[in-house]
Amino acid sequence: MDRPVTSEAPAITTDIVLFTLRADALQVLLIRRRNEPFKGMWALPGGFIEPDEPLEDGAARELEEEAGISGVYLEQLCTFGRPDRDPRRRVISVAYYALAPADGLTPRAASDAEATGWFPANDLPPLAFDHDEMVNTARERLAAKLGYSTIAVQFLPERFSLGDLQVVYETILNRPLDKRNFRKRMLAIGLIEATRDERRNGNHRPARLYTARNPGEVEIIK
Amino acid sequence: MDRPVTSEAPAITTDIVLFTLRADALQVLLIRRRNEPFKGMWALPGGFIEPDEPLEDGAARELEEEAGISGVYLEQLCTFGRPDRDPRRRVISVAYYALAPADGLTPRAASDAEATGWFPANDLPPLAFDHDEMVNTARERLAAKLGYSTIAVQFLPERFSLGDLQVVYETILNRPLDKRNFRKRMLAIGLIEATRDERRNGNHRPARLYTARNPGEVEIIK
DNA sequence: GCAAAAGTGTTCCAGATACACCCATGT
DNA sequence: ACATGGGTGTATCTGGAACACTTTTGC
Repeated sequence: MDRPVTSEAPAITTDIVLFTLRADALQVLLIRRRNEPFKGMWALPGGFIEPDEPLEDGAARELEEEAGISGVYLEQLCTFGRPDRDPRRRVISVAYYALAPADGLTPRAASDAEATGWFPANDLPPLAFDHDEMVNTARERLAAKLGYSTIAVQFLPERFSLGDLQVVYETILNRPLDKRNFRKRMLAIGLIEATRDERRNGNHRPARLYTARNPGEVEIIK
Repeated sequence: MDRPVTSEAPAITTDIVLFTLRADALQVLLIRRRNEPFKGMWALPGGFIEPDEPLEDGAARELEEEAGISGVYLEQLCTFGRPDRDPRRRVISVAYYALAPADGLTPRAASDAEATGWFPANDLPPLAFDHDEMVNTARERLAAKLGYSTIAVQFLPERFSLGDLQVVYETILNRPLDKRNFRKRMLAIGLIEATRDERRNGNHRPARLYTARNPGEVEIIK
């Protein structure tokens, strides 16, 4: 087990599947690759880990460097290591997924990214490497986690209405939910609390605003 | 051991948390390290990945090389990459967990392992590296997965009684279950089927034997 | 006949589901 | 006044939990 030949050692990258909700659809952040391999193709943001950097820090750094996005919820997804997944050499990638609120985060291209863009998860362009697999795995994890954790609020700004929250669930689960049952359950769980504020939107009754009891935390429920 | 930190690329290892049920307790396979670092200490089986080897194959190979065990259920757990988790240099480890039926698997020490042994998961010796963290993560995953998958049969031989299966659940969940409810649920799920055979054990009624409908497969239920 | 594990049904409760109308606002 | 999304309660269904006795065997 000791002493691997150094030149044989695989390289390590992180790749990040950053989801958001825009235009009532689940969207994924992609970058257009400035360099080979797969130059000009769309790919997930990501890159090589630095020598003394924790993995999650590396993922956060790549997201910041390539897309100018920081401060989002980030969780390790799975590690992809097929020997031929990178045409250059053996590269093992620790995939993360991240969730961003819909508003306020405007990606800007930089570093290895020639451009950035949000793409509907249901209609992605061809992706570099095995990034389509990563997106699929991340979508499954996200949908599963909606059911047993408080992850949904990570898609919303600090204050939100129950209608907003219901849209998150409906979009990710891709089916309509009953409004009364949804509200009953959400309030019963007790992880969000009403503020004294309302939001006046359009020609209709204002919506009561809620906040997460533990913003930033994703708890397992039931 | 006094290897200077020269190489920039982190090294990749896999480590395996192999569980079994013995003496009505959840047990973990450990090896005693033959080499530095942590020489003489107990650790999980594992080691460096080979240049063209898929990650899961590497985990299976290490299990075979160090403990002589093969053919068990193996699933990726999580990747551990704290920069200081290996005192020699940066090493990132992709942890797997594995489940072995109670009978028939006798580990033999070889390779980097000076000895092997089963240890109760509730009473482990001090472990090398961050292997205690890996064991804890694996235990949580295993307990969670009992609830929503058919993973439990991986602990049993091809044919088993409903009593055997119940012991698996009770041991991992660490609480007694109601026999009638347990049987009702297991049979309702429909992932095991009765054979025409019984097992005569002691001074009591013989137990009907069952088999998994899809042995080797772990399905998500409900 | 007795010890020991296998096998078997019903009642009860809690949480999920189905479902329709009034409320507050802007135009 | 009307259009728009916000907000509310009840009846029903279903799956999980609680619970005790008979069966078959070896000694």
